[in-house]
Amino acid sequence: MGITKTDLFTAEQNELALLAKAFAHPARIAILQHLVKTKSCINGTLVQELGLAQATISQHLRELKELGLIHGSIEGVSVSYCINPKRWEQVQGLFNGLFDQLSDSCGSGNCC
Amino acid sequence: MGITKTDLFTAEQNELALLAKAFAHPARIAILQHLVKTKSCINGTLVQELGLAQATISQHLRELKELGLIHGSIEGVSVSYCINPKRWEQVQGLFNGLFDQLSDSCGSGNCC
DNA sequence: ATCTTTCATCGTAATATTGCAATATAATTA
DNA sequence: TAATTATATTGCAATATTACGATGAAAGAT
Repeated sequence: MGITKTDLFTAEQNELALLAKAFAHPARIAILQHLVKTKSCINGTLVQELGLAQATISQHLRELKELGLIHGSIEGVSVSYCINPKRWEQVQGLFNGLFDQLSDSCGSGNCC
Repeated sequence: MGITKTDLFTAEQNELALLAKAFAHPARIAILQHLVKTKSCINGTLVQELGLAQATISQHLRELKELGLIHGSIEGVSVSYCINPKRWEQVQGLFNGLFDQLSDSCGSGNCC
């Protein structure tokens, strides 16, 4: 991408952007939704659910893991992935903060 | 990026991903926040506020415009940008839908 | 009409992301 | 131990994103 100039922005702006990247690919959204739908933890049956190659899924899982959104535990030969509720709350809070800012402003009739 | 296989995913998943991209850069978050902070509409004094080149800001503004998040109107020599409240509500709704799904599931003790 | 200001667009360099085949690793089973 | 299964990692090729200088277009000022 050409290097993003993170030093120009606040820590919150940079963190929001990083987290938004997690949601910025339909496969990662599908993975998160699938982890939820199958109730608790679920391993990489994702490869069959989504139509992507195993290596690709694994890569997406790693990105979600690095952001702390999910976490995996070894379950025999396979790996069980699940959502990290603590982290999830943080993320929800950050985004809601952004959303609220904007809708407050619009609510008071300042938008054109 | 290597082509994203949008046909593998639902319309909602693809739309969420596209919208998330809008937030996936700190400059675009800063722009949105600045548009809010300066109450109503404001033109490209953004170039001075953020430390990026004029062409770069213009490009970010175009992306936000293409997603319908903001909209600009010519005001003499300059251009007034502002948030699009209608679209904003949609976006907030989509993200809240995703967030709620996940926190519901976590709330019922299904997370590990 | 010409200059100036403000913003958009084009072209391009640098870097990031996506996707997958091939290969490595680790636990399980025969 | 050797074979199997499930995941992770590596190494590309293709494409997208970020950033900016240079240039273009449009409105106002001189």
